[in-house]
Amino acid sequence: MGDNVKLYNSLTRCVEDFVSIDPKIVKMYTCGPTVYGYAHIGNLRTYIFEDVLQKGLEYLGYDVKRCMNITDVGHLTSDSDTGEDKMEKGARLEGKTVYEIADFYTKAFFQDLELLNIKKPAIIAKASEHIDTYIQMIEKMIRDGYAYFSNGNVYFDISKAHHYYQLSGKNPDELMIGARDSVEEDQSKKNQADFVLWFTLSKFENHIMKWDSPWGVGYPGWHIECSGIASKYLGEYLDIHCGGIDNIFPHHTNEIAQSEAYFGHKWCNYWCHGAHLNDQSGKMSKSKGDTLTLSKLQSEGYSPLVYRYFCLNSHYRSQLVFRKEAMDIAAHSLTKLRNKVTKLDQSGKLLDEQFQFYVLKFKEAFSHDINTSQMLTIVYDVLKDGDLNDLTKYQLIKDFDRVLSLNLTVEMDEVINDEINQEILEKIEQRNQAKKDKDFLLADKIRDELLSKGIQLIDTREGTTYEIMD
RNA sequence: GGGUCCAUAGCCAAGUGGUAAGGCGUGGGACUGCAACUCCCUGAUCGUUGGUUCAAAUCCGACUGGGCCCUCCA
Repeated sequence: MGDNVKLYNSLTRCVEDFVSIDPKIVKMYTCGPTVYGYAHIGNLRTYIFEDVLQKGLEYLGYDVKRCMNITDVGHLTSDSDTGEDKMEKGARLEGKTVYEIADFYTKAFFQDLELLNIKKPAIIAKASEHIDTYIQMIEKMIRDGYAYFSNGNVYFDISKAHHYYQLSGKNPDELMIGARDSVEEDQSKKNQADFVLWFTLSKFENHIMKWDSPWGVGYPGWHIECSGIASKYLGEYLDIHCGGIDNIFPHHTNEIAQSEAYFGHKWCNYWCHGAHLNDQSGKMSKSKGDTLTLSKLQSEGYSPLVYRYFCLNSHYRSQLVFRKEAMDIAAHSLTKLRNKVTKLDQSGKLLDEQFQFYVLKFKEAFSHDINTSQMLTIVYDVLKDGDLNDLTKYQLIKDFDRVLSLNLTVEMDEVINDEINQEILEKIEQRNQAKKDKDFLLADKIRDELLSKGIQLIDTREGTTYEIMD
């Protein structure tokens, strides 16, 4: 590829040169949502980061094969087989079946992705549709001595995994068992940190999602689905595995243990984790309940792409605090940026040399561990460069927007139909007449009226135009 | 208790040892019927404190203040 992409690898805790197994192809697995409720904007921050990673790699010329799971098999509300299943709790609260719930929130999730200009991964797989794969993997792990059956459940024996604590960097002797009050010790385990691969003992009643297995009717453990789906669609080796930072332990730690036990060799080379979005009191979390969703954000007047801009302005490995003030800044900045791009006059010839110069700078910013804020800075640099003509600027920004996906060059007439356009032009004409008549009260009334509909008039020497605001 | 990450102007934020990118805001000016938009000008020695170095925001130590993880979590 020539371009040296540097990525922070959670496995080694270092920024490393990225080298894919196949020089042209990147196999990328990203943990998807558990669909028992709406994604909150913290969840979505991670998907934005993954989207930029995928698109940036594609911008550099890689063919990215990306896979994502949809967790529609419930996880428990608490550990150790107790508590209520999340999916079923959702279903009970809303008076629907678990499948209806899963379906509803999966669609809602896709809707969010679309609004945020996040490209849907080519492969999306539902956890509930790959039970056979998990069973087959678990059988092999039992056969090979990595897993055991005890008291109705199949457990993974972590003493057999050589580098079990590498990713999390934890010291096994100092893990606090039951750091959370709700965690109870499970006496069926050989090692306290062993985790369940297959449950047959459900301690809550009427568990609906169950499947037959060699160990009895039950359901898969919480980590096997990602290993199963990844191996089914991407094969024995992965280049990149992404997710939120909270997944490092135990989810990704356990995925590594299972997958490497199953395959008998190293599984994934690069682990990339997005830091959390916090609110002013700390972490946003689904289980806290006070979740801020994208649609709630929209109802408060912020467009999804403003949120995307807000995220891109900071680094994916830095915690970001969500504040209205910061969102207002993002909204204003994005509007101003689009205004500048819209004003570019597209005549002239493309300056090839300068074009390539900035493309290179943009690639470098991405390659430096996905420095999105630097990538945005380059957009501003392009706009300010007096040696570039407008066409070159426009083409560069359009090119960058393949990665940034902020609709920086979406033309007005692409988003508005002729009829509305005609209506606005008439209003502008009325206002011009009023201005001529020195009837400024009427002129301002027309201007305010349009503004309340999100239409911003722009007076220039050449006449009045307008813009649609977010 | 153990682990880990962070601390840069009013706000967001980059920074890969050599004397602080960018954005927003503020203030001043141009433009305007007044505004908005646009354009020009305008700001910080990098939490505190030791040390390494010719040279540190960048490396090391201590301190202070935060966040997150330690089997629900993106």
